[in-house]
Amino acid sequence: MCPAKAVKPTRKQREQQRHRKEILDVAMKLFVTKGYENTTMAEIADEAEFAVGTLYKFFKNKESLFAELVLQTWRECTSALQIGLEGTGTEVERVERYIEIMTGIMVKHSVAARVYASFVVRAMVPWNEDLQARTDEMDKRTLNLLESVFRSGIKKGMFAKLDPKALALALDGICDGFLRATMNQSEAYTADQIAQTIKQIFLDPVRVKSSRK
Amino acid sequence: MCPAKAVKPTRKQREQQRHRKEILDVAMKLFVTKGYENTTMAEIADEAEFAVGTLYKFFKNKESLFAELVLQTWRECTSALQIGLEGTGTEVERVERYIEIMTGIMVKHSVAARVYASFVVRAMVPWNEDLQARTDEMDKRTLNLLESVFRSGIKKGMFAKLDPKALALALDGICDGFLRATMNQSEAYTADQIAQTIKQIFLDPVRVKSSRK
Amino acid sequence: MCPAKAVKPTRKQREQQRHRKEILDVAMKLFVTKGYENTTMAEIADEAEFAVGTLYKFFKNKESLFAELVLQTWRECTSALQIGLEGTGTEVERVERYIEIMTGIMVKHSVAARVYASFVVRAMVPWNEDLQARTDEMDKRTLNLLESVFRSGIKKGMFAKLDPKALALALDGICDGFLRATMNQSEAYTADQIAQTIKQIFLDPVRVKSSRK
Amino acid sequence: MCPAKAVKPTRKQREQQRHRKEILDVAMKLFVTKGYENTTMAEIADEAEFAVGTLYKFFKNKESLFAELVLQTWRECTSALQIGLEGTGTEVERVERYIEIMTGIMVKHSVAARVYASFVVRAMVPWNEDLQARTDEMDKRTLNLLESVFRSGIKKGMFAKLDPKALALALDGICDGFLRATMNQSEAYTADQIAQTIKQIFLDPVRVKSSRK
DNA sequence: CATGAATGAGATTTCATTCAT
DNA sequence: CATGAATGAAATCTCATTCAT
Repeated sequence: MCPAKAVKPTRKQREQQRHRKEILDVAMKLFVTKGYENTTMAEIADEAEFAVGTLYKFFKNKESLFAELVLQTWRECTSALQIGLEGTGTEVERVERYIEIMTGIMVKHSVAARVYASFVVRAMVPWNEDLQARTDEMDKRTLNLLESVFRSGIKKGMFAKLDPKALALALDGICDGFLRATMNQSEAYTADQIAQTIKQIFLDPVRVKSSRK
Repeated sequence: MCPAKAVKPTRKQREQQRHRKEILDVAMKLFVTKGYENTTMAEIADEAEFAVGTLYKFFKNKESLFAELVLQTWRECTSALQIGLEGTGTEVERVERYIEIMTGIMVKHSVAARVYASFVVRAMVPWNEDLQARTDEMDKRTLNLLESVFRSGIKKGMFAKLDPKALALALDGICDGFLRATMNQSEAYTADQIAQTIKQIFLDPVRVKSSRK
Repeated sequence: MCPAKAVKPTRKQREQQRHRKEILDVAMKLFVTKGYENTTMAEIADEAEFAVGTLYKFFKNKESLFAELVLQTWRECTSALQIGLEGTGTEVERVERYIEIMTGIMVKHSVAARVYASFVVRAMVPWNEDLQARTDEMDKRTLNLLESVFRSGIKKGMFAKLDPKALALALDGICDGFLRATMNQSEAYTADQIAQTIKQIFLDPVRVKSSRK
Repeated sequence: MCPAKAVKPTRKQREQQRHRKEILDVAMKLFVTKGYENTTMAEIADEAEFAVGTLYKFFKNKESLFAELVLQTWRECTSALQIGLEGTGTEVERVERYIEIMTGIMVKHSVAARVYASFVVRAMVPWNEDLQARTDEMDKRTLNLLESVFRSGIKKGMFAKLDPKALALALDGICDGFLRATMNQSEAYTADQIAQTIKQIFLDPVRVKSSRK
């Protein structure tokens, strides 16, 4: 009858969602610039122009606010990468796409990239085991996907006969390395420039020459 | 001039140095397992079997205790890498040595590696600008050295004609990537295994084939 | 005069009263199980299926909601006891009736009993002086009534010649003691069993033997 | 050699103990006058002339500070009563002693009495199960002792043939009743007066007449 | 130098109450 | 009247740092 009704998020509910997002955005900004432990709930509330209590209506506590942030970012990045890897095209093209998406994420969404990176660090001191497990799981799936693309590429003679898992790790590491390098230097590179460089360094030599289209 | 002075490390002064080292060791262990913010001065004092006050005799405050730790670790690693790069042998051998030293540091001194890594993360959230600047400086010098090895290797036709700076970043990134991958996985690799893999992935394709000795 | 007015409890007004009672019932349950300070207005609202704001339409604040509850319970108990004491029968019978009503209240309305008891405790920490004064006043009247029954019973030679006020206090104390004892023990006694025991312990010895009917 | 040494609480340690006691005393006073939930750690610290942090050096948290207080008081009272019951003399004398000690506790140490009483109330809303269990255990032992004194007194024909457990509960109840009555009234009774009254009301009638000395 | 009790600023979290819809 | 999101004061607890012994 009234199909709109099924989807009808009340005006109030829509406001809620906006507020929730506002808080998350502010928190992201602060966590990224000042770090988790040096950001207080009061600051987040202030900046978001809410009262402290309001934050606690949306998130059980500081930790789960952070977890939400990390998971959200992680999910976005992971899913973009996986879509790229699972898409159409030859294995070489898919790996190229992976590189492009990765650098795109890092340069365009440099804030998210910092959270991503900052969480990589945090990952060294397992801090919230549940969160850790969930991001690890996502990472593993992406890496497995990348590995399987390499494996099938190797079978088809497109890549050198190397361990596909090692190739996946190496590519991931290179991307991270470039991320850090570009982030810490004032000289700003565009995503494309970085992607090109990675492709040259990593892909060209690894690719069996005859595989060029 | 005053030989007595040069030898003077009194028993007391030697003890001092031992105590200082004991504190640093305990702090390292705790920072690495629990993270900086979750380690209290009281814990460090307890574990090191000193009173809290004593810690403050040796270090101005918690931050400078941490800074000391990072700088020390960093200096060790950096100097090992630089010595490797500046040593004898062809450019290819020197890069191989770099890879070996890097993986050695990471696997053998996994504790130091974690501090290293954990600080890389921390680096994303510039937290102590002075410390940041000093480690960045060291890193830059190492990277420049690596870059110049690549450059001269390229000139000699040992490496493919790629941007030497990009090569340096890529190698650094790969090493880091493998570090993280091996640290987070229960399957323990030996330093040698990792070094071999990195050489295969990175060095073999990049190296101009005829350059093999 | 204005019969319409007397009957007027509009449907709306009747609903109001129902709602008010629903809130009080829920509040009673929660205060009794979790204690006053550990029960939040939000919980009461939730359980009663109203909004928080609605609670404040009915009660000025949390404290007065509690006060209403206590006063209501107290009035019920007090009036039952007073009716028992003022009713027909010999003094001995009236005291017996007091004991029966008291144990009845305690066992049958164990919830109310707990509020009663819990407030007795609270009474030790005068917390709301007004409420305190009002319950004290009711207690005093009941105790006075009990005292006067003892006094006239003593005059008629039905009770031993003891201070009637002390007898009243003693009886009250015994009832309370049994209440606590039975409430805290898993062995459930019926109201009758407890009443019988109290009569035996307290009444039999105190009663002049020839006064038995 | 130096037996004093074994007992030697350093000056510092003695100071510690004094401080601990000071805090407990202040806390007792405040909990008793304002109630547990309405007393803040800051108030206790202020009144005791320490910083808040210091309280936490002595007690894990507010709850355990309270628990310590209750247990201490409870132990004192319980042990006094048990000593009284287990001492020399006929059963009648021992019960009399119980009454005297009880009233003594209540009147002389009215503060402790209030904690005692206030905790009885709290007991209705089991709040800290461990603490509850421990005080219940102590109470049970005392009551059992009282019961056994009654039982042996009954055997010797000193008391009427009533259920000894019920007698114990009744006596306990009467004492409590008088406590409350005297505490809430401005007319101050001496411990002796109250003890006399209780003996008259409870003991005289219950005691078999020929048992009088 | 070494000690460790004391400090108190500051962080997180809760919850009674209000008020715009 | 009913609602419930928003508020913010206040409470608990932590911990880097100091200082008298």
